[in-house]
Amino acid sequence: MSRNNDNFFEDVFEVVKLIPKGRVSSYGAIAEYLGIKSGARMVGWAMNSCHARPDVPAHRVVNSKGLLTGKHHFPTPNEMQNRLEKEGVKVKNDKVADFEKLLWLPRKELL
DNA sequence: TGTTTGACCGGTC
DNA sequence: CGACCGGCCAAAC
Repeated sequence: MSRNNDNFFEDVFEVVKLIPKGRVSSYGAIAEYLGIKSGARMVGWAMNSCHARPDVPAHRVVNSKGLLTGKHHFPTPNEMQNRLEKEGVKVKNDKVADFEKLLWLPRKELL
């Protein structure tokens, strides 16, 4: 991905956009890929602006435990889970099933 | 300029 | 298992 973006958000969005359909990623993984180790907060915060980025599948981004922590920030909490299941990702009790399998690590996949 | 707050993370109690 | 703490970095107030 290109780091020509001066905006911190853009970098996050770039990675999130690269998440394949039917897969999920975690804030920590993205943060680490971007170089900010414990900057998972920044990722989450950056995602706060994702409402203006329809290209950014925020629903594919969950926390390290696979929990849909960000669902409360969607227009409707139901939408995040609904979208995931629509893409083939099964969600159980607000958490991603087989999270470890579906977890998409940019550092590993794009290496 | 300093404090508060986050869609987090890991560890501890 | 739930609550708390420190860390990390950036924006909002």
